[in-house]
Amino acid sequence: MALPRLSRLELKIMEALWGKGASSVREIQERLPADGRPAYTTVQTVLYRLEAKNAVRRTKKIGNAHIFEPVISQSAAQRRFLDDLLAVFGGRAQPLISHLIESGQLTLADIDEARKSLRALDKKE
Amino acid sequence: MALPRLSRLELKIMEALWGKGASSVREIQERLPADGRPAYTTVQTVLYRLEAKNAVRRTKKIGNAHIFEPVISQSAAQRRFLDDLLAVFGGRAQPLISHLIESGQLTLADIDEARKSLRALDKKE
DNA sequence: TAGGTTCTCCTACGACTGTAGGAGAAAGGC
DNA sequence: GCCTTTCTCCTACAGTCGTAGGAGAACCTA
Repeated sequence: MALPRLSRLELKIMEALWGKGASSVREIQERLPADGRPAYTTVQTVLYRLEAKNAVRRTKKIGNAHIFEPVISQSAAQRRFLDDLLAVFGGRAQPLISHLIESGQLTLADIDEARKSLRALDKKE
Repeated sequence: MALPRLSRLELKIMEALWGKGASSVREIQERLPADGRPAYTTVQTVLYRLEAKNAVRRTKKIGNAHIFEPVISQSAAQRRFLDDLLAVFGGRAQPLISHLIESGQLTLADIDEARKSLRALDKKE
């Protein structure tokens, strides 16, 4: 279970952790968008589950509150998530890119940067 | 519920439907990769659920078998899927692209094609 | 028309998710 | 030391998902 599958909420909570580093339950909860923010104990429960999956660990206590820190790296988790969902789409990235372009979320600069790193990769191989 | 969230298996089954158009349960099941292919009734159950979500509908019968066809378009579903995906990547397309490149799922040809259509779009505006 | 084959429909079930309340321990303020 | 606030830990529950078996209807074939 090197890279467990994370659910949406688990991922959101991990995001909050990656962003600011080791945090308490309260800090994480308050960092979530106020709109539809889950209850304190909900965040706590999810953290416990993440702990069981070895995605986070407790490092220390401040007052009586445990501090959690990520064990899994953000890029590893993103990769896992992407692979999972891409598998569903037959592994074809092209339609994704098309959608990104159509919705204007992909700029020419992004593309060029991508192009450059792809070139660099090609040379190495 | 214009665009319901589809689960992984639901999406796989939709893929099979989009690929070949209206099909029977059996056809869909046999179109799924033999490796880990779900039982006939599993596919059937998922189709029923998709029907309840208005993602597919029954069009006719051939023999005693119902024929299902997609109601949701592939691009609409991909769009929805992409939004979810982007949420995980903090709404930024760049890291998404980077991951695609790193895992070799995005070729230079893909990039160039994207580049071209992006250019075309720019001109229009 | 009898018998095998193929489908449908119903039902179930365990795992995973999102959600959160309640009891009680611990810490902090005065 | 007592009271209030804050946390932890436990428990629960309904919804979704993947999974599929069983009963029986419908169909085809000889």
